[in-house]
Amino acid sequence: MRKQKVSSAVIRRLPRYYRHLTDLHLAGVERLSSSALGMSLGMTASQIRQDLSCFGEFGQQGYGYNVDKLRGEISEILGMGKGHTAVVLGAGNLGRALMENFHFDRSGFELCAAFDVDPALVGRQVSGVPVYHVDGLEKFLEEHPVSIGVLTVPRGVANHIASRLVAAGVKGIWNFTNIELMVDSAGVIIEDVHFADSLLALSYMISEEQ
Amino acid sequence: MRKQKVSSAVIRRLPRYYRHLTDLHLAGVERLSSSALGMSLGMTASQIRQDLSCFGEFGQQGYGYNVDKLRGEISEILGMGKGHTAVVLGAGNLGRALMENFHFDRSGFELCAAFDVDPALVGRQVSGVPVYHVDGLEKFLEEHPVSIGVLTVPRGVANHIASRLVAAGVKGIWNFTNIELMVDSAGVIIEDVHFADSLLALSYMISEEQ
DNA sequence: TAGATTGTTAATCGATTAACAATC
DNA sequence: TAGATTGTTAATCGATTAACAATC
Repeated sequence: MRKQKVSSAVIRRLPRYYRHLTDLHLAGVERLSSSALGMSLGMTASQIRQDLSCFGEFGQQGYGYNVDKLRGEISEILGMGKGHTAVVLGAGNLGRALMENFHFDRSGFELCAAFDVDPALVGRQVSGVPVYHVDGLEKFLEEHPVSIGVLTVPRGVANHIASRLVAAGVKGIWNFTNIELMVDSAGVIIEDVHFADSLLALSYMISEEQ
Repeated sequence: MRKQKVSSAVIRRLPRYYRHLTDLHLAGVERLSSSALGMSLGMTASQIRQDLSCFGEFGQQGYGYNVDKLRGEISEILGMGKGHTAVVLGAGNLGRALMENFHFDRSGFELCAAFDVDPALVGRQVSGVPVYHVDGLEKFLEEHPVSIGVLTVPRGVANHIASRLVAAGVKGIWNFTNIELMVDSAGVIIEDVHFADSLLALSYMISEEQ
């Protein structure tokens, strides 16, 4: 139904709009104009209207946007209502931190299970989510198709586990390992969260000025 | 010494070059051409040469680039040799995961201390780094000026702690809280790591196709 | 030398901003 | 109605790619 491919720049801004609209909604705000939103987010009203126009007409001349309605539309666009599911690969520090602190459900994902090799972890539950041995990964995914794998395994096994996820039919991998995955990602989306890259960019920026 | 402001797009690519050059160096590769690098990273040779030319002339006609030398130059550009320092704010799951798994030193940062309010954590060490009570933050920063604060505190106190960091003179904040910080950031750089935004972008991309 | 590859200038492409008719 | 604000078209700006002289 989409007119044409929406640029990555637009997609990356949508979650920010969503976040701000959620805050406004919780604060009881009912309507807002593109210029008010632009003011809050430090961007032009033009850009916001241009971005939204990729997906439809959500506003009303002379009025602006209904906060809750627009929030719902963006949630829909982002696929938050699709019943996506996730499994965590690697229940080490980072994996557990995500399981215990990150609210997958707030992004529309149900976290189904975690996998690890550590006997001390396998069989336990973390935040109500069972941790299985990674040997059972394929069997589990066959019985419970999941949308994405959250990759928090050590570097050395990252590509191996990623390949297994792809082979088992996940649609995406949320990659927290600091390497470039080399999977034959025919249609599988890789979303990288490269901490080190982020810190180095910050390093550049604090070094530059002075 | 820089010709003019370097675009954010360029800066965000430098860590990726650095990472790849490190891998090549460890693999014993001595030289490479912009086209070979472009091939590996899935980008044009033009872009790589254009990017590097923002900072100087690091190659040699007919030869290409010396891997280790270029790696060193990029490290320098990114400020990895500046002796930057960091403190962690909030030694909860995520804070500890970073302290235990993330190699700050590999990005040129020395991790000096962590701060928390939990009596069970204060006084302990995590990966050899002492955890202090956040009440002593200002005193500590006065005695040990640090470059950045790593913000892994709960949402509710994020802005308060961020303001204290800014007041105490940090140059940057590496923000892991899922909110837009509202600090009077006169010259203080905020680098956001928004997990939820990243996951929502992934959600969009896996929802889109099919 | 001849082949290869750089750094840089020019051309293209895409993204952002401005302007405005449509209309609530 | 008059004022406000949208969605969209046109103009501008910036980033990417292509081309090529310089030269190792």
